[in-house]
Amino acid sequence: MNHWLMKSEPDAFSVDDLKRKGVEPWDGVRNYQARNFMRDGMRIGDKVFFYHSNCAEPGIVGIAEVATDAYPDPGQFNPKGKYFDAASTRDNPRWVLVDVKFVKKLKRTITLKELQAQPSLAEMALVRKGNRLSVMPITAQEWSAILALE
DNA sequence: GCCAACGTTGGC
DNA sequence: GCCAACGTTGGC
Repeated sequence: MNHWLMKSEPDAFSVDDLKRKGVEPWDGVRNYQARNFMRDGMRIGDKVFFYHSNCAEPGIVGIAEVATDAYPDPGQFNPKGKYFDAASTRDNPRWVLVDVKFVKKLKRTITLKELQAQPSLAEMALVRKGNRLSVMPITAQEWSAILALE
């Protein structure tokens, strides 16, 4: 099983939103690297850290799991939507997503600051300066080290 | 709100 | 194929 971290801006979609909905399509990813992780790396049942970005206290706030295989993101076909991509066709869709299922909220936010302070987590893309990847793999060791901080 | 870092686009 | 310009991300 693989482990992942997915970022969301809580103003747009928070861990509480996921808790309320139960399952949600992770739409709007428009970055090839992130797409490739969802398409090629994710399997149903993989565990996901839910991360709040671009907010007062950025950090990991919950756990989710991958609920579907990757499938085409419908937003790319909607000319009126903000995720429309004129270069993508139904025969050959450019963007995919997976559904993500709520597992639990952490007891507290494990902040970015704490993660940056852990020597064992220094290799994570998340803590590297300027990183903008919104979907990234986490090693099993990193997963355990992060959970131990809770 | 600022701005550094990054990915993408498009002219050449 | 290079690279400048541009738009976006995301911490602060």
